[in-house]
Amino acid sequence: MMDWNKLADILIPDADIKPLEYYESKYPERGLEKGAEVTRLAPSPTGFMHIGNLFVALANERIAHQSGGVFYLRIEDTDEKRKVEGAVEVIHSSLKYFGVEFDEGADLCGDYGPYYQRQRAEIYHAYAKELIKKGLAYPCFCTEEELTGTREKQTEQKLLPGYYGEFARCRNLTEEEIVANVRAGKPYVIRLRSQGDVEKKHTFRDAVKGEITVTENNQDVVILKSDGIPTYHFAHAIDDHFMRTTLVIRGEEWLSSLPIHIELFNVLGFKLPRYGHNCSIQKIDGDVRRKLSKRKDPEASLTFYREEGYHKIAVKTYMLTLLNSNFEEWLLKNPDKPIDEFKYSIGKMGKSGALFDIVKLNDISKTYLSTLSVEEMCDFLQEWATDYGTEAQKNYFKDKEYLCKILTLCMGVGGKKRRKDFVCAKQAMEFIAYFFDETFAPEYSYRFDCEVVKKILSDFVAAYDYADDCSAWFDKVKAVAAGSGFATDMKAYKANPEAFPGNVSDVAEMLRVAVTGLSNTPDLWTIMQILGNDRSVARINAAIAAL
RNA sequence: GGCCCGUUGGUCAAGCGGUUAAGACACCACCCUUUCACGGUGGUAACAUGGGUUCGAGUCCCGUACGGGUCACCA
Repeated sequence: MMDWNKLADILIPDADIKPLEYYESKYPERGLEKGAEVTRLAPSPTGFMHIGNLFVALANERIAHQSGGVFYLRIEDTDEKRKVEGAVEVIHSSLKYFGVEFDEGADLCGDYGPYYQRQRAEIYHAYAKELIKKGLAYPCFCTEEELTGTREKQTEQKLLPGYYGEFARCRNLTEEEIVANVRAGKPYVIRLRSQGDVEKKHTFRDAVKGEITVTENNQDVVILKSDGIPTYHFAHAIDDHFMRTTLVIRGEEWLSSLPIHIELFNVLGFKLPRYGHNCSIQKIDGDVRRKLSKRKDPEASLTFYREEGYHKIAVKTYMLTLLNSNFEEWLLKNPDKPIDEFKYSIGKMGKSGALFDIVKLNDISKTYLSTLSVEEMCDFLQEWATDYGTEAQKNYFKDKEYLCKILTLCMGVGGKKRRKDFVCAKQAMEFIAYFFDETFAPEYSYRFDCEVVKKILSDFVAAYDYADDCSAWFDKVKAVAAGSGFATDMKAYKANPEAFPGNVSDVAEMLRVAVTGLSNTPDLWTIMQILGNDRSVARINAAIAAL
C-alpha cells in the first residue's frame, strides 16, 4: 500500500504550508449583497495590451460594478518566458485611460491577495500536496522527448493525444520508484490523476453561449510545473475560488479547457464559478476572416488608439456596441446620459465573432467629439499633443485664444448644427494645420485653367476688404465670379450648366485652395477673419505667384 | 484529423413558430445650402445549403458546406 502522506512530504517539502482551513478562513466569502458579482481580469504581463483585453475587461467591469460587486486585477505571471518588465504598469495605465478601473488587485490593496500568482506559491503547494495525499495527484518524471514520442505515436494511430490512461506512464509508479527518482534528482511535475471519462458528456450552461456540451476531462494535466509553479488551470481553480470570483468572463479560446477546470474545481472541493465565453474580435484580411493579430494589425494594440488620439469614450462606446447588441438602440434614445448608465447584460453578447470596423469607430468618434465644448476639445487635443504631437503641434497651444477661434469654427459651435470634422486628435491636429504658418504647406490643386484661376484670384485680392461682413464678402465673390463669366445664380446654372465655365461654388473652391491649400474646410470667410487681413492676402498672392 | 462553437444585407445586428424580416454604419439619389460639412427625406441590399417536424420555420431537429477555437511543464 502506497503511503501518499509520506510521499507528499517528499514531493512538496515546503515548511510554511498551513492547514487548509487556514486558507479558507483567510479568504472568506465576500459579504456582498445578493446578486453582486465578483469578476476579474487576469492577463499575462507580456507588455502588450490587445483590444481584446479591453473588450473582455469592459464586460467584466460592467457586470461587477453594475451589480454592486467587485472587479479585480490578477496578474498571471506563471510563465517566466513571457514576462516583460514594466508590463503591469502598461496594463494599469492603458485600462485606466479607457476608464476601466479596478477595485482591488495587483499593486492596489485588497484582502484577497497577493494578486500576483508567483507570490501565491504557498497556497498552490498546500492544495497540490492535499491532492497527492488523497491520491488524486502524482509526480511524473517523463522527459519532453518521451512526451513528444507518445504524442507522435498517438497521432499516428489516430488516438486522442495526451497524457491519460495507458499512456500515463508515471501514473502507477511504485513508492520505491518515486523515491528513487527523487533521490536521483530527476525533475518532476505534479499531475492530476484524472477521474474523468471522455465518453461522458454533459450539458453546461454558459452565460454567453447558452447550453453547450462538454466532455469530461480524462487528461492527467500538469498542475505544478517542475519549478513548482502552477499551470494556468490549477492557478485558475485555486485563485478564483479564494478570490471568491462568481463569474468568469473570458475569451472562447478557453472553452476547450473548461472540462479540465470543471474537474479541478470538483477535485479540490470548490464551487464552480459561472462562466461566459465571449468571441474574439476579428478582421477581414483580403477574403479571410481572422483574429486581430498583434503582429499584423496596428489597431489590435491599445496603444494605437492613444497614438491616434481616439477619445476614450468613443472607443468605449464602440466596444459597447460590439459587446451588447441593444446598446446602440439605448444610446440613440439616451444620447445625453453617461454610458455607464446603460444596463449591460451578458446574455446579450454576440455568439459569433464580430469584425472590427474602424469606419464605424470613426463615425462614433465624430459624433462623440461633436458633443464636446471648445474648452473640452482644447484640453483633449492638448493632452494628446503633449504625448504624441510634433513640436509644431505643441506650439498650437501657445495662443489659446487663437486656437479657440479655430475650434469654434471647426466644431460649428454656435451654428444650428455641430460639424463633425474631427475623428481623433491626430486627425484634428492635421485638419487645422493650415491655420498655422509653421505647418501650412499647401499643395495647390485646381480644377480650372491656370489663367482663369489667376484672374479670379487677382480680381478677388483687388476687391477684398477685411472689414466686410460675411454677406458683403460673398457679394464680392459673386462679382468676381461674374467677371469671369461664372454663374452666380445656382438655379440658372443648374438649368443650363453648359452656358457657363462654372459657378460660384467653383470660384469659392479656388479661393479656398489658395487660402488653405485644401478644397475641404469650414466657412472660408471666417477662416480669413481668423487668419487676419495680411496673412489672407499674402496667401492668395503666394498662390497667384505659384501658378 | 478529433472535439467544441458559430453562420440574418458590405459591416454591427434585432428577431425566440405567424413581422411588409427592425435599427445603426457604409454606399447611392434628392432636398437644404454662397463654398466644405452638418442635417433632412428616400433608396439599393440579408435569413449559407439540403432534408425533416409543423396548418405555418430565420426561429425547432438532422445532415452538408463554410468560418472560428482547441488539442503544451503558454496563458
